[in-house]
Amino acid sequence: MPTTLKDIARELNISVSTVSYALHGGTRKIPDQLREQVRETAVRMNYRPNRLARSLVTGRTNTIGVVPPVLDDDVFLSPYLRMAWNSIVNEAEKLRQDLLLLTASDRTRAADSIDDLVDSRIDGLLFVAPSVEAKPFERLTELQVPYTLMSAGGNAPGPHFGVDNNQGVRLAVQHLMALGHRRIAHIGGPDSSYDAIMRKSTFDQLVREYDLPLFDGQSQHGPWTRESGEARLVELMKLAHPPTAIFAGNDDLAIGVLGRAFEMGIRVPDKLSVIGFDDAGFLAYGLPGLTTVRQPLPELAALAVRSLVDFIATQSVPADLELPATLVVRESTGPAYLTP
Amino acid sequence: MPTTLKDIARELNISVSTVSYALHGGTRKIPDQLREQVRETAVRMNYRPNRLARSLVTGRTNTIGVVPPVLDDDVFLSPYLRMAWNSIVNEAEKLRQDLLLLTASDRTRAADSIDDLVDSRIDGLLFVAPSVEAKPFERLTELQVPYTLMSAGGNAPGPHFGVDNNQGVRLAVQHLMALGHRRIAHIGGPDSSYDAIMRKSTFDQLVREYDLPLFDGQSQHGPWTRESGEARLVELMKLAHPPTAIFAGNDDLAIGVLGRAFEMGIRVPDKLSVIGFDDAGFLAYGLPGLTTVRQPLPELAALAVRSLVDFIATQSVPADLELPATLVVRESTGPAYLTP
DNA sequence: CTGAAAGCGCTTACAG
DNA sequence: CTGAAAGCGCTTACAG
Repeated sequence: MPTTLKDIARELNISVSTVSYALHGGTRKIPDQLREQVRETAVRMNYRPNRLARSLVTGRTNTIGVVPPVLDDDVFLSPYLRMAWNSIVNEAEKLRQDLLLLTASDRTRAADSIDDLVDSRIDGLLFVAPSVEAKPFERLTELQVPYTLMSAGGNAPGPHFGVDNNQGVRLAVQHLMALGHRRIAHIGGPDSSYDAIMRKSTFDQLVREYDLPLFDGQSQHGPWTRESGEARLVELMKLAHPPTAIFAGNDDLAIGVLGRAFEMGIRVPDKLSVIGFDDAGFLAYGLPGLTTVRQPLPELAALAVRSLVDFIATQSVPADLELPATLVVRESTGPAYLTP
Repeated sequence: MPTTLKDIARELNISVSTVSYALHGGTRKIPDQLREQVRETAVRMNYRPNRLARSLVTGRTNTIGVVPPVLDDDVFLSPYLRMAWNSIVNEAEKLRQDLLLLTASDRTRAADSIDDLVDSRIDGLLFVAPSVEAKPFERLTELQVPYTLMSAGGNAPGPHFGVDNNQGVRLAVQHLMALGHRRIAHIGGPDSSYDAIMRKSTFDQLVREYDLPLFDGQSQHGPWTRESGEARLVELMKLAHPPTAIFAGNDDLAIGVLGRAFEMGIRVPDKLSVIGFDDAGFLAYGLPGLTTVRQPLPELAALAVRSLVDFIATQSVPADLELPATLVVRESTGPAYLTP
């Protein structure tokens, strides 16, 4: 049986309210000596406040609920989420917020069941890269649950924290063009991802804008995996005129391309240039290091957490924030190889 | 104002208990028609059960508290924790347990303050690779909090789930010896890590057992980082007779060695063999792929979660489990290079 | 069969 | 200044 305030009160022959005030301060003044005595007794009796009971009364839990992209197997292995989650944890710790990962909700109804995420155990929700199909965010506003969104689309209302995909993709394409590339392919992420959609559509737009050559399978959606990068590379290399450069929608895709290119004996960057997106701290040794577009994930994640905590505290909706991407040139891109 | 059972009861002119039974089953039979009516009303009124209140009564939260290695910055970036955490999340989801990451506790007192982890919001605790200095686990037993330990030492009482370090290190050293290596160095993890201590002491023991040559700085503790692997390699290469093979305490250290070796122009495995530990899914493209000792982290993490849930349900302490390691041979190890 | 009530462990306005 | 009491939203033994 855990010790309760009542136990301490009985032990000292004082009231529960006095014990409560003595332990937690508050509006009532307690004589120093009594307060000390209460505290000592609490320690001696192994008293641990019941946060359930406290939260039930105060309505505050100091806990943030986190909703990962799609809770299917192995999301937490992705470099993106690893980076984002690490930063979420660090920031939550600074702000003394615990983190509740809501796994036990009914995933069968997935996106529709935002209701299941509304939980009295949390003060607010952080959505990390929610699927673009996840619509009913209005419901959260209706239920008065503060929330912020990371890497989410304009179709989801609410405070957004994301990278400037448009500008980032421009960086990638212009880098390749500066190296003389014109025959450029894009291996994109899934069309359920806002970032993937934005990156592909910006790429497609730039192809038109710069009047780059068009070819079969030049720009496609697919899973965010190395396997997808590998498979797409194989297909692209079957073309009569394969691309001289590939812009991958994230680093995992790019690493897949690099790995398979190595196996196929396609030298990078001599015969093929590869650029990724994220720079989410993948491990790479040996050459070539991956040229990529860095998205400031740690900053974005920290901001999403901090803004959520502000939102909860002030009840006023924080402002959106879109941070610029930066180009990180390593060894996987080089001058275009021109077929003789 | 969220809807409560009382609101529904008032709406339908029935009692709160009837509403509760109608929504959640339980011991009382409710006529089908009434039950339907209650459910419809609940949906219409946006009823969401308050889990705080429910848990306060039932004493169950269906939530597991997770305590990561040391909550300083960036633990979640480590390959080990990424792998373990991913598996913890997957298993928790299967068992319909939510996960509470306790960050807001008082970290200043760190290991001593296990008390702060005892939280009415969780049914049990999972410690992931706790520091060997974290002693007061007895306290948890005293407070009757079920817990399991992953990658923890024998000094911590409680149900352990870990790899057989002794056997794993033997695998590594024997692999190197079979390739003709005798001058072998070990770059170890921190002496606050049980795994690191075990690996180093087993290595030291094998050096004696096989009568391998001794040399300065042959076997040392250090952080679990790539930087440490790099720095140690540089030192080892300054020796008059540098080792021909390095056994790193984890993959991060090994990757550091590999990366720096590449920069220093030391060809692997021609001039130097490198073997790691964990095989925790680091990304590597290009050659050489890292030969390593695989520890079944996903299985261990899943077991630690499942056993904790059993522990909570049955109140009987689960059995320890030590799983064997396996050798994964890739390209970073080869025949010993003998100075002419 | 169903309602009224106790109680989980707190916080905090309300009495005295 | 401090105690008694209400109330947070549930579950469930207890009455009727």
